[in-house]
Amino acid sequence: MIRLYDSVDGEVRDLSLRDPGRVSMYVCGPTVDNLPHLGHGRFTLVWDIARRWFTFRGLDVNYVSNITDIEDKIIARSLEEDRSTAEVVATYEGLWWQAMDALGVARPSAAPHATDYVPEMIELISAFLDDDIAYTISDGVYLDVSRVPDYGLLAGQPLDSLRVGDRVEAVDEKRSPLDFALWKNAKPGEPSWLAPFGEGRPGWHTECVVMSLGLLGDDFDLHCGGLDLKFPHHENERAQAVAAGRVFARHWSHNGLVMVGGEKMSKSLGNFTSLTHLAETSDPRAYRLLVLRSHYRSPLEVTTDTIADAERALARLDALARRFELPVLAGDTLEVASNHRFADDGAALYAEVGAVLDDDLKTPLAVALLFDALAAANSTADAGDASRARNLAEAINVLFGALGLSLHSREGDVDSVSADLVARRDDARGAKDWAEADRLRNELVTLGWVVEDSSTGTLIRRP
RNA sequence: GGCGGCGUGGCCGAGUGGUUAGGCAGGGGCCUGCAAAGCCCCGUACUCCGGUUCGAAUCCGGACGCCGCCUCCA
Repeated sequence: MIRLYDSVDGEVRDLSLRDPGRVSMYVCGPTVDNLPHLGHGRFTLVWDIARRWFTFRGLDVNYVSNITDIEDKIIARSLEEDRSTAEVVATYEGLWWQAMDALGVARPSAAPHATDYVPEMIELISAFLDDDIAYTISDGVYLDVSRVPDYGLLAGQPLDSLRVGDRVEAVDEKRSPLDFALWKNAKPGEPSWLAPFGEGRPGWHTECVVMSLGLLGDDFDLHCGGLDLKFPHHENERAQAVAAGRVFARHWSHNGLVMVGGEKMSKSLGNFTSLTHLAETSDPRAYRLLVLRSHYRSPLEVTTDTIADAERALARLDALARRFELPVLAGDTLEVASNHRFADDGAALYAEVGAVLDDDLKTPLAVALLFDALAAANSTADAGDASRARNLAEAINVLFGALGLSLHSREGDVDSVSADLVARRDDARGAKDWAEADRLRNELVTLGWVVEDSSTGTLIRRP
């Protein structure tokens, strides 16, 4: 049984599934108006890891994550770049998927675009207007929050205690400052759709509720996103579902934010590092390892130092993969436990790691166990028990693979010149001609190889 | 102001009322012709002040500092 923290209850509880054996999860995706940053990287990694783990455990996961392709910021961007919103979306969505691929984040089962669901949104808003749950004012249609039972469930505090009124514009016309836009009337030149209640575009909260219910159906299992979406975004999604008489998510789960110098990384603060930059300057697996080493609900500092730290840790994992010539797992495919076998120490490791991951995805504990196992696998091999060592090493590889972290055993293609130098060095070493052996090693290093001796002779690999 | 959370060794970052988190960096050793890789050992931390307890970094109270949400945000 998988247990997960629920943001509404404020405690870890069993993940109760609508359909036994199947997980339906919705993860709020990005608005594609800019380069994806480390914050986006964290939520995609966290929920990718969750999805992969559920899958590994034998659950059939339907993972839906949207692309918001119509929003104020996209319009602002198109004006700034003097091109259409469609072009802006095409550019930044392309960069989004490129970044996801680099991070090894598996593609969602479905990645709906908001603009493909506008008719359904119009239908929903019309129904709200018919029932007087929504009302029209000069700049659009708003939901009357007072008509929603339990509004404030995710805010976690009495509604009258929420500080409101910081924003002056349009507030006067709203029945309550908490009421939110379902539909925004078009301004000249903006992309718009024709609706019975006016020409305009949907509000962000309406996009997500329509897509999640549309693709996953009522009473779906798990709704996820960054902690900063809890209120008001998720509250407002839920409000619409409830107001429409639908049953919304059974569980809510939120990941902690990426911090930079003690502050949240965000577009509005402008303190972000793009994933594109990260992929160019580091091994993207390092970020996944960093995410795995902290709990998904904790804030996480990501700096060049912590990334470099993780890269060095990764080198030890890769060394294990080389030593045991382990196959490269994960990547595009989601590993499933039943496709792998776990023997002796490996079976014990799987049991331990499985227990901590099933309990609210305690990945830091899992990683600690895996690093302990790594030392044990090497020691066991040093002691000459090759088969036990191999069973353990394979389990480590499979479990990291289950979490989407591929260990790389590839040495790189060895050209004939380098191969010749290797052969000559082994000859020199055989003849105990250390000067020549060292000279040849230096030549290999100059050619960019890392040179290591092993029981079978000189091994070279790319750093 | 309301609600929520945090303050851990050089750095990152877990965790539990008493027993080693883990990683990185650093020191020592083994192995190696040397180096690399690998293995072993070592730093003995928990913001401060009270309290509960045989025993608290872990529970309670208070102080200080910090962060998130309440406004677009993953």
